[in-house]
Amino acid sequence: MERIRVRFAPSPTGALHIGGVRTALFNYLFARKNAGDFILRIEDTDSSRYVEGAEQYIINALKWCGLKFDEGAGIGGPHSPYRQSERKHIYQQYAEQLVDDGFAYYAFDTSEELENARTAGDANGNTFVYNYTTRNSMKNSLSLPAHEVQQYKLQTNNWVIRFRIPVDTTVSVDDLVRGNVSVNTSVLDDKVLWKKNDELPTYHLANIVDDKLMEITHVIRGEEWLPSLPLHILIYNAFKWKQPQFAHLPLLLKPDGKGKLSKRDGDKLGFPVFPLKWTAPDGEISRGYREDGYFPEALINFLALLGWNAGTEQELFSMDELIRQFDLERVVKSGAKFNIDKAKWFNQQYLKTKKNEELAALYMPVLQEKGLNPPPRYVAKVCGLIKERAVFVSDFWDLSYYFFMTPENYDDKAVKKYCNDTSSDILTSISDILSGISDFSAEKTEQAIHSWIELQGMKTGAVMNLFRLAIVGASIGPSMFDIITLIGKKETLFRLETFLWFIQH
RNA sequence: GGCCCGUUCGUCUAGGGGUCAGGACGCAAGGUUUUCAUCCUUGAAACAGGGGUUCGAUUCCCCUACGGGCUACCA
Repeated sequence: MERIRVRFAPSPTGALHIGGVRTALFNYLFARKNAGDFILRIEDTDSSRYVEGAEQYIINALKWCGLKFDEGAGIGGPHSPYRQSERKHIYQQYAEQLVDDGFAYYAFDTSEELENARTAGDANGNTFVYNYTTRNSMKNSLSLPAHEVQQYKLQTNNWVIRFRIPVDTTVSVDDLVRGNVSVNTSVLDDKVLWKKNDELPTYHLANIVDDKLMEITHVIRGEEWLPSLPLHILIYNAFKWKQPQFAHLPLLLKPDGKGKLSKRDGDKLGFPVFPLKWTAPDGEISRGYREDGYFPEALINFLALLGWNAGTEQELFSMDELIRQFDLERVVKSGAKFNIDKAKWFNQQYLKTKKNEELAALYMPVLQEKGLNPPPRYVAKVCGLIKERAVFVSDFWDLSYYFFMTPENYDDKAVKKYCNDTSSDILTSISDILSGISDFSAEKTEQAIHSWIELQGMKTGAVMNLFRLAIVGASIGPSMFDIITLIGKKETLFRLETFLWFIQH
């Protein structure tokens, strides 16, 4: 059986956006599922849109997401090079071959002439299309005598090769997610395949030639490519090449459903559209999922479920589970509006399952920035107590500051709610009891305080909330006894004393 | 405008001729907890409309509406 090979083929025109990540993910899952190859090809045939740093960004982003490619830009492989600008020498012969075989032709129209034809078309109320209806009135090797064609080719440098779309034939393809798609060729236009002025192909030619040369078996890409699918089929046929299988993925839409998510959305929408922070050449900075505190596993899990589902009620998938269960047949046809709340929920789920030590390592820099340098083991214990209350590591400080410093102020509402004339006496008693305990463990302290509360016939809630207020400064956090054990006896007594002074003044 | 693709709770989706139309996020209400969060329970919430076909359509077909994509010597 033929080896499955897929590619992710972005253009280095800026940061890779989140929809691109999803496309890469589906390619990756499909490749792994079928024990095939996943290739990264850089489609940089438009030098005017080239953006410095974009390729490296794409590679870094895929790496962060855990989408390891087997061949491609940066790592090479048997079909090197994987950057189309470095493959420019191979495309012209294919374009010329198409001309020789009658499937394409030379066109000499200047951009002004094309512009004029379009405006003239607009004036008449119809859109200009370069195809069988107009090509004879344009300047090309179909309309011009041979000697003029030669002359143009020799004397000008801005001619192109256009594909000659046949008239009134139906092209139909079986798309792996959409089923049969068919189009009548009369509505297609004679797309430019190759440009003399920069000796480079356009997307359509480069894409097909490279997919053929790189032995790609499945083309999995965004739905925005569906309209050019008939053209691509026609090109494959013209070359007499076996076409790969196609799968067009539904688009990721903006949350309001008005249009697809695009790079230009930056973070105007209130959430990142890029996996990693991106600094554009003009200095504009866009935030990234990584910098916002998302775990790559959470992002991947979230993205995988946008346009695909396992058909079960499972929501949480590791990469291995995704690989095992992925199936193009279960890809949804309709576009998915982006909902960041769900992404947050996934992050929370993954955060909860992280090891305390791992979280501590992530939290440590935050603490150090505040001038704190607690022992890692202590931080790990704190993380263990607060992690299920957080969505991001960046939530940690607000949830755990009191493990690292004596509260500087006390929550007004909590003070009003829990403080009264008996508070001083209660806290003094607690202080006395605790100071008498030498083994300051959660068990021992809890036992001592609870039996005292019981003895006094008081309400546990009232006492504990007051105690919490004194130690934490607010009505938040894990078990009081876990807290005081961690901060220690001395600090606990100090905080009680401090709070006592506060309520007495 | 033309062509293509799509349309199940607010969102992501399951389902598919006869279902109480299921799950998840979010939201609301209870419960657990010394607080917050977690967790548990419950609730509100959907088949775009109209025609067919059929004993029966949310499911199949057609039309309309709406949404999206494409319509470059961009990808």
